Amino acid sequence: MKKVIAIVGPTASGKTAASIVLAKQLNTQIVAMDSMQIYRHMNIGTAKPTLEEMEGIPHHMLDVVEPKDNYSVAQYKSDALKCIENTHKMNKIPVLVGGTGLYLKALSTDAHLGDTLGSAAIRQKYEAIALEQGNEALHQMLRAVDEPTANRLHPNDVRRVVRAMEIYHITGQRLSEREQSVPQSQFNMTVLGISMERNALIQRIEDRVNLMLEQGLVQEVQKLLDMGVERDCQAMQGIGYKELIPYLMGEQSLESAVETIKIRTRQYAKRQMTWFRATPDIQWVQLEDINQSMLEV
RNA sequence: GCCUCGGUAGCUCAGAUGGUAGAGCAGUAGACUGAAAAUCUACGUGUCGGUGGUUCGAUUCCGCCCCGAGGCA
Repeated sequence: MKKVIAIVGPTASGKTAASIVLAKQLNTQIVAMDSMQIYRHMNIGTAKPTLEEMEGIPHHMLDVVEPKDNYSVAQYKSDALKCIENTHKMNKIPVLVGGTGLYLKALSTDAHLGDTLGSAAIRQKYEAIALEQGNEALHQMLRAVDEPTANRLHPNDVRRVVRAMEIYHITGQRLSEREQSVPQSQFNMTVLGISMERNALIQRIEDRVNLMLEQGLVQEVQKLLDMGVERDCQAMQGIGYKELIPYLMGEQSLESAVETIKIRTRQYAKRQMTWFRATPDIQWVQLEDINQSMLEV
């Protein structure tokens, strides 16, 4: 099996810098696993590494689509797999780095994820049912066709209930059945998780958000708006972007918008930790010890 | 100095014509199979500013005191 190394962890934990050190050591390339760094023109707010920071290490899966475009895990999986394959062809071990847990999961275990195309029309149909007849009604529909999945999902988790119905509608397959046949990873994957004491992480988030503002995050968001990026599109849901729009619209003070960014970033880091804690086979290391750990992989 | 309005959960506030109180936000834990920086779930004891009094019983009524905002001298 081909070898792959991944570095994960909550936002602001130092993944990017660590990955570049590792990639230099191994003389290899980096594949980003970040759902927002995917977008072009979104650099400061996504903490995308600059050319200078990359130190000559080739980076993939950065700047792959325009902010107004939609992107999905499935597309990510297909695109990133190609990057991994190309790196392997060069006889190098790719280094995956990023905080989007679902992307890691897509690359490591899930064969089905991505098989079934989404359909806006079908999706809207089920969303309308939830809206008009209630979340419970839609949940009941799912229960009728796929009870295990209905039991697993909360009726209010409309987004997932809709998707489960969508899959059933298009393929006639139950989500619960596909889940049973999750294959092992096609790679020999080593996953390093950066762990950090809570207060230290909070401080790093504080510093990072302040730095983003100094670097011109407000101007970056303004530029996106000037480009015609709608405030309700996917890219604008990124933390630091959606919170600054009310300020730019004159609806909120800069100070309180920035406070919201910090809070939302902390909450995001917490959710990431919940996800990664539940992910099997992660080798947790302190940021200070990561260079040592990387020598051992 | 006098008058008025406030002082209730970390924050913003609601409330009981007297039977020891509850929302939003924050926080904590969790979920997550084509939106994932998204989405969803669960969790609320705090001397109801302090102190006396009335009362079977006061955070709620009365007195005094402290703190904050405003008004009048």
